[in-house]
Amino acid sequence: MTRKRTFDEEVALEAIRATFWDRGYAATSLDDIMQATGLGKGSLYAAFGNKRRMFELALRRYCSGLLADAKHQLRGPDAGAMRRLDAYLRRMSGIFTSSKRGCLLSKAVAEVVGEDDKTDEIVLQCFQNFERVLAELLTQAKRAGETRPDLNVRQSANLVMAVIRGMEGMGKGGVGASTLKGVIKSTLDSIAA
Amino acid sequence: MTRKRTFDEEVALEAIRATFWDRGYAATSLDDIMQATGLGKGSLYAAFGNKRRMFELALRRYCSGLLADAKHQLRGPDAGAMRRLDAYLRRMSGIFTSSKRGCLLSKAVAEVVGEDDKTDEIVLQCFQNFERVLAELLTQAKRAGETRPDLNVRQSANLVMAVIRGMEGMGKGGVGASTLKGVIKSTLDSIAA
DNA sequence: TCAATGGTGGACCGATCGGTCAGCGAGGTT
DNA sequence: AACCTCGCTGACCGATCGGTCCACCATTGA
Repeated sequence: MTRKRTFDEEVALEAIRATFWDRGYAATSLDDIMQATGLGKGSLYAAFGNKRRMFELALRRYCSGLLADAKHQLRGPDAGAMRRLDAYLRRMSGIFTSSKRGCLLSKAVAEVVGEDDKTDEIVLQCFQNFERVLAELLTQAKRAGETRPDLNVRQSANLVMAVIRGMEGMGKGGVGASTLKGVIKSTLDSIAA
Repeated sequence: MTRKRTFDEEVALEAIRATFWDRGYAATSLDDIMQATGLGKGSLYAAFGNKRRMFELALRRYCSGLLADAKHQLRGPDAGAMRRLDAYLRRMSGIFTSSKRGCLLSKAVAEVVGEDDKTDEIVLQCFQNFERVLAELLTQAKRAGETRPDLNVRQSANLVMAVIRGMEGMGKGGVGASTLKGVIKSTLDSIAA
């Protein structure tokens, strides 16, 4: 009776995410998205609504990936929690200083937060979920005796989050990798035993 | 022989800065700037070139102001350096959580860095100058015995800078003022004696 | 095999973008 | 006072924007 969709929504959404990630919200045109997905406007609008909604879906997808990566790299036994955090921060620092695309979450904060309620909520939830993952990790580290015994876990989790976001901006702004290494060292020193 | 300019470039530039600060680069149209300055396009282009250059001038002005403010609030005698840093961070945190306009520097990093060499340079120099101011302050604090005696001044200065930038993103993203207070406390605790 | 259905691609739309330019008129020079 | 110079304004330009819509056709059930 009816023709089925001939493209994979997931694949298309992945391409949309990559495009917004490269250029940000305003600088991405629908023609860019058409080219990246290989779809016509009709298909895009039928599947995803409008540009705002495409960005919302792309951002949601990006945040999920960011969080999944963090969990994958940070989860493990209590012992070695600080080492995992160190490795994670170094990896993020490397991404921030080598790639020029920055972080889609940052672009969302800078460009569309305050303009769209849905986006605002995605961003806030991402921050909250990230804080939770970091707090879990620090709880493990504290339990393993790898941190100062009087560590305030939530406070430090938020410090780490601020440092990650700060490194992103500094890295994109041209600050070197060695400087960011110092930032990581300062941060970890303030947490470790 | 010739007609003189009837508007004050400084006043106009101030209005341009405020407009870009409110809406970012892409979302600011020349009509917005015309309305904010009360000038026609011809005057704007004769005085400031094109939109890119207007943004460049506005960003340069913004960074100068940011730095001047920091110097004004942070400079003083050795004793009390840590208290000045604390007050400064609290004030910034208050701005980040109460205002919705965020920071023009952040918007520049997110939107135009990597697209325009001039802007890239302004951003990087701003970071470097900021690091210098913070390093001077921490040197004072160390001399006054208000910090850990083994403090690595440059490393900590960069940590503070990362934290400031991180707080901006978190605040704009909806994270509350009390959370940022905790971030400040963690940061200062890692520096103080 | 053949309508009926609905996904698809892209022509098309009005709005708006950044940028140009010509005519006007204010003001300095002689 | 007459003239010349040049800053100012806003109409205008082509390009491009996000979004709509329709002709086309692959697919399906009968």
